[in-house]
Amino acid sequence: MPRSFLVKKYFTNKRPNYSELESQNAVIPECYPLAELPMRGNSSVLTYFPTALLFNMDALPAPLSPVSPVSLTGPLDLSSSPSSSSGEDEEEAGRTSDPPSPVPPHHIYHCLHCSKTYSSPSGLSRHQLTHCPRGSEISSIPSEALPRPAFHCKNCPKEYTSLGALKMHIRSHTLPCVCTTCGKAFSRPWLLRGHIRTHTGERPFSCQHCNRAFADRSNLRAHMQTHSEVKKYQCGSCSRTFSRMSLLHKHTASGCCPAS
DNA sequence: CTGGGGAAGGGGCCC
DNA sequence: TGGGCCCCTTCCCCA
Repeated sequence: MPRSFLVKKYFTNKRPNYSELESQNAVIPECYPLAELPMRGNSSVLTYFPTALLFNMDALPAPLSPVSPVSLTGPLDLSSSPSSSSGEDEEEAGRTSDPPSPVPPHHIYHCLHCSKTYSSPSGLSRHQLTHCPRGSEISSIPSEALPRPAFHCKNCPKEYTSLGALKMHIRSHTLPCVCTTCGKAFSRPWLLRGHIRTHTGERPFSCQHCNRAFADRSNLRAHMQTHSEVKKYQCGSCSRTFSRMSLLHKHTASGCCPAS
């Protein structure tokens, strides 16, 4: 059974509800390619080959980078101080997922939905994708806070303020990147490349401590935590620590800390 | 039940 | 503006 998001079960609201898409009459705009969506019942993902951009594994450019062990952030200092909850490890690499504090002076594009700011209009535009409301939610948003969407997706109620944002969204419907080996489709080329590694067995990311190799950099990063004596994620109630947030979530969900 | 690996999706930044 | 890439997160499965 392929681990397709088409068959994946979601139990939280944080994951996209693709069933909404399937429940609707798919109407693909003529102005965009790949007007065919996998339909429940008459076509499986495995046999789905839309008129999409087909990636031939043999024709693909060489993998992302030379297949050599990759050092993520330089030598891992396993004896370093606990990173508590702020993720200093990543910050050492000069990049974090969120700006630490006040808005940098060059961030002049403000999101009307939240307090985030961006240094470029494209950054703001892409960020606003995250605020894209469902049709039923639009009415609950103050009109002055709406970004005056002008581009509507014909597959779902989503609306976007730029053509680029809409195009990016449409890829999640059309899934133009198709694996020629198994037929699985993806919205972005790099997702397909990662998937292809599951076929080729390529594992470009190696652990410097145990030489174990991984196909995905994030998985290597998670693995690195297993070498660390101090786990990164701590339960607020019992102070027990875990190497991954998902393990902490499982811990709390199991009822160990009912108060939390 | 817990820990860990594999796989995948989305947000955001850079060019 | 769009593509590529990085990072984070989540889910599933297995030992």
